[in-house]
Amino acid sequence: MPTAKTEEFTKADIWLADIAKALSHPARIRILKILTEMNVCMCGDIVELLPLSQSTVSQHLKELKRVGLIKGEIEGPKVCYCVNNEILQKAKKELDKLFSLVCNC
Amino acid sequence: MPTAKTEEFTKADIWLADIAKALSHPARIRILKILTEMNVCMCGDIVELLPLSQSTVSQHLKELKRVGLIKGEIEGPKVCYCVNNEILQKAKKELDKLFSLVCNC
DNA sequence: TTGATTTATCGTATATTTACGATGAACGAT
DNA sequence: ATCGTTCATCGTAAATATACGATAAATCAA
Repeated sequence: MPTAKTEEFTKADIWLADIAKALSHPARIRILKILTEMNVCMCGDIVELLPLSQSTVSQHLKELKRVGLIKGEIEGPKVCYCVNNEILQKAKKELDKLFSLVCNC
Repeated sequence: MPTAKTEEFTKADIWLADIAKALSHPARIRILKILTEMNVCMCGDIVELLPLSQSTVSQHLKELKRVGLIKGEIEGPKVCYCVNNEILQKAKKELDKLFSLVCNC
């Protein structure tokens, strides 16, 4: 992000924008759904379900992990991924707050 | 987007990802809130409230308009912007659907 | 008509994102 | 000890995103 005049956005807006960024690719939305459907959740399983290479899927997992929406637990040579309910709930709450402000719903 | 293996994401996931992309910058979240707070909504008014130049704000408005989250109505030399409740409601509905799937809320 | 106001767009620079194949690290099994 | 499996990371290429100043277009006012 090249040179903003100042840094006067709120922490809350920055956080929510970051969550939105993590959700801004269909592969990552799909991954969240896959991790919910399947109880076991290896990276390789996800690769088979998506039209993307292993390295690309790994990058998407990294992005979801970056904002905390998923967790990864090492199990031998595998990594077991799962959604992080704590952050998902916080994200839902903040999105609800935004939409209740901004939208006549 | 350089060369996806195939194109097998659902329309719904692609749409929601696109909405999330529009929300993925704190300036654009701020703009939605500003447009809600103020009834009249010139671009210039928003520029005064954000740490960004006029041209940059105009770009952010364009991105929000691209996905339909806001509308712009020409009024003489000005443009009156406002949120688009129809799309906001659809976005809220789709996000709720995602979170009810993915999250124990 | 001229000038002021408002906004979009152009040109440009830099950073980030997305994608891939190749490689390396970690582990379990033989 | 070696081999296969699994995954992250590296290197790389191309597309997008973000920001700015400058400029053009449209309108209203004088």
